Amino acid sequence: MGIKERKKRERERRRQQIMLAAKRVFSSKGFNRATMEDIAREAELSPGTLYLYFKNKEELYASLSLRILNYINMRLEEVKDREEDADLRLERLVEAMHDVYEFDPLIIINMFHLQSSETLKRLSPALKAEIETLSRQALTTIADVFRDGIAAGRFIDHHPVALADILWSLFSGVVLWEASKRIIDDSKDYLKPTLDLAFEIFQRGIARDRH
Amino acid sequence: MGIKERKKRERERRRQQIMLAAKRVFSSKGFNRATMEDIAREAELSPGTLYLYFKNKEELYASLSLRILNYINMRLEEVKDREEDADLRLERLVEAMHDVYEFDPLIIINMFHLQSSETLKRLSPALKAEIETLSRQALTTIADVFRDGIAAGRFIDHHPVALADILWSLFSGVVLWEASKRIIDDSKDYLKPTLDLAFEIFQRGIARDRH
Amino acid sequence: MGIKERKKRERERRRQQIMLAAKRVFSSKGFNRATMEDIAREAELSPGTLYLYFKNKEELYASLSLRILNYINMRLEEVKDREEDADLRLERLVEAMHDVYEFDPLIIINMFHLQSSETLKRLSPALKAEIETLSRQALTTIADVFRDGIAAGRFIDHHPVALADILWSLFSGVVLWEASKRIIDDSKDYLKPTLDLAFEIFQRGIARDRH
Amino acid sequence: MGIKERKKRERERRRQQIMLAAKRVFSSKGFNRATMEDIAREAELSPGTLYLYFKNKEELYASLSLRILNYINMRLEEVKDREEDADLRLERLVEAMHDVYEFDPLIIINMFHLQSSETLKRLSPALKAEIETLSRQALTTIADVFRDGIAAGRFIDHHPVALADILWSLFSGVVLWEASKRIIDDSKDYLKPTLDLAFEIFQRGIARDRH
DNA sequence: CATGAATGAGAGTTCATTCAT
DNA sequence: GATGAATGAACTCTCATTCAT
Repeated sequence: MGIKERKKRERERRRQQIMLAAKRVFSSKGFNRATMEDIAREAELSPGTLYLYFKNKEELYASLSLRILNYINMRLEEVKDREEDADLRLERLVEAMHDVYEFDPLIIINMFHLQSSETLKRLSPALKAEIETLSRQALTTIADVFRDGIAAGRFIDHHPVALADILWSLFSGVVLWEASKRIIDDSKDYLKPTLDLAFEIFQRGIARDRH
Repeated sequence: MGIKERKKRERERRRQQIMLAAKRVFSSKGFNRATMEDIAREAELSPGTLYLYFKNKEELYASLSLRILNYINMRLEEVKDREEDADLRLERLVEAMHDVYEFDPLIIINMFHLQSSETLKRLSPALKAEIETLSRQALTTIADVFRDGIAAGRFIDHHPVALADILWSLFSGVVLWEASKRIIDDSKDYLKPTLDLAFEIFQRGIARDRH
Repeated sequence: MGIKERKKRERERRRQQIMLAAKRVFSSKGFNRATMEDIAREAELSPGTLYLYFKNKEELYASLSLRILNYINMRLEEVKDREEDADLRLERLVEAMHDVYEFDPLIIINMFHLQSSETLKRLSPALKAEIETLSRQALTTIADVFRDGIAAGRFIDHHPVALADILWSLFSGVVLWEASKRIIDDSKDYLKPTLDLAFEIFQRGIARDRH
Repeated sequence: MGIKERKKRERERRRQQIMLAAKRVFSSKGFNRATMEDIAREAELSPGTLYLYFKNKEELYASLSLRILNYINMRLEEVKDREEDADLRLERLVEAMHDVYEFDPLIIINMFHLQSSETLKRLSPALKAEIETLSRQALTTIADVFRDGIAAGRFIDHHPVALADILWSLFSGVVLWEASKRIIDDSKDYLKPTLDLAFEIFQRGIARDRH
């Protein structure tokens, strides 16, 4: 039993080790240019070993997104459950998204790359469905916050799902655009201030005038 | 001379024919899955011919972005030159971006894909520089509009380049996210209303309170 | 037009060149041990070229059998159509099978290997169906000869399809067994006399006693 | 001693357990598609354990044939020793082959597959020699029966080794061909009646006319 | 100019075998 | 003896690019 436990822990650790290597390699080379051998080398394992833990390259790639999507959902739901006031809730939502980015910038960038790429189309149906479900869940939670805020007369009266889409788009847009700028000039990383400002503008943009 | 002219025109027409085919194929398959043979077939030419007009696959891909970036710059500068009032200018700017999308949605999506992809890194330095220059130019024009608006006390006082980055990010984020949603459910195309609303929120978000 | 003709001829010649190389390599190494690179080297082509003419390794392998099966069917039907007398027909049938073997022993051995191997299971459905159809056709033709002979009172009265199966089994059995013996001792090739004797015994064995 | 005995018995039992699993897996997937892990799983052992009992995959595969070849030899020699009359001897010989097939159809098919396959070539020299010796022994015993029968004027006067080869070929040919037909249509198993008829025809075919 | 057959480097993946536990 | 995680060589197939015609 103790042995079984230890084995399980070791297996999990090895999975993490591979995912860590994969994250690095995918981040620096992108999905297509990254080879399984690159990842194996980075993880100090042999190529064959990767396949003991992940069915194929796509699953390995997508598993990175799955983990962060789960984390996102956890954070978003926490916000929804803990906070009552609409404005504060939006504030916390935005903070949560910020935290999520800080938690692991490379993975977030990976996730948005996956989301905006041809690769998404080609994932196995099961994997695609899982990603879709988690994404939808995140968007739904965000939309719920907007719905309540609109009902409370705090946000402008627009379809909450559309507002959620826009917040999500703004998030991914800023992340990808800043990452893209760093391809050209690696020294400048304005992501955090830009993201802050973007969220601030968004909040002002949907706020009801209060007189 | 007349012959030379005609030759040149014909050469240009052939280029356009190839780019049209490339746009279609890249849009439906993405950069990596699209093969030069696919594009040749779509253009009703042989693979070898493509190389008489474009140095390689990447150049062909990037040329699509170059063209639309030129168009964007033309439209943005037009706005900057023709309009004087800050709010109206922003209004026109946003309309221009909207038009640009309508002008050729597939190419715009292509461009943002390129911008947010691994492929960008691997472009030849010359090509990368050209794209960078055009992008910077567009962003600069947008930033100029914000600078004037801030000076005129119409927009909140933040770094105009940051505001430009955010508007651009919002644009690309909405376009990519809606395109991504269509991968999962092809029937729903909410891009236009979502983009409208996004821009509206942005405008409200940077507007100075007027009392 | 002349050009089109020539191209077609050249294409066909190239196909033959590849099949010739494939036959040699498959014969000496068997399906699994033979690599596409081996075949390409033998054909003095690059690996990629093989795929311009054959969809994959299996199709290349099976194409060898398809050609010989077509030839077999041609020969068998010729016998059925030209000859009237039952005994002479059987005589001619057996001669035809002999000729078929002589026509290209390596391919015949290949075909029986395919037929008796795990590989058959894994062919694409279309290819499997084609091989099945041609095999069935051959067996049916043979069975027809037996049916007539039985009706004419010349052969023992047993199910003609069973007799056809047995003749075919005898043919393949002798071919494979002699080939197998040559793996152990390459110098001895008794195939022809053994096949002659086997067919003779078969003929005696199904002949009706005439008194 | 008692302990040593028990250990030996247990070792032998384990070997049998592995061979049983191997037989099943090789039969359903063929040599190449069957993996050592498949066999280990079927035997409810770990892959590493298989290597404690068999040097490698080939030896495991060949060991199946060795066992059945030993059984065949035992049965054939029994017939040769017990029976005196030539016709009855042939009758018993044929019955013995039939029994051998019934004893374990899967292994017989395996053995003929090995015999007619590329794999045979690649066995270790020692293993190949062992198989060769046992095969030769079987064929020699059969040939002896024919030799006596010819001397007694009961069978047609042909080289007894050739007759033995033909009987063996007929046996393997029918077994493989019927197995092959079952790949295409699993429901039809005509092996036994076909084998009976084939042997009957063979017996008639080599019988001397009696007047 | 246009063609398209040919190239060949390179990728993902499998699996027989080993060896530390 | 038994395990099973890890290895890494080897395979098939793809496709951007070239070049003789």
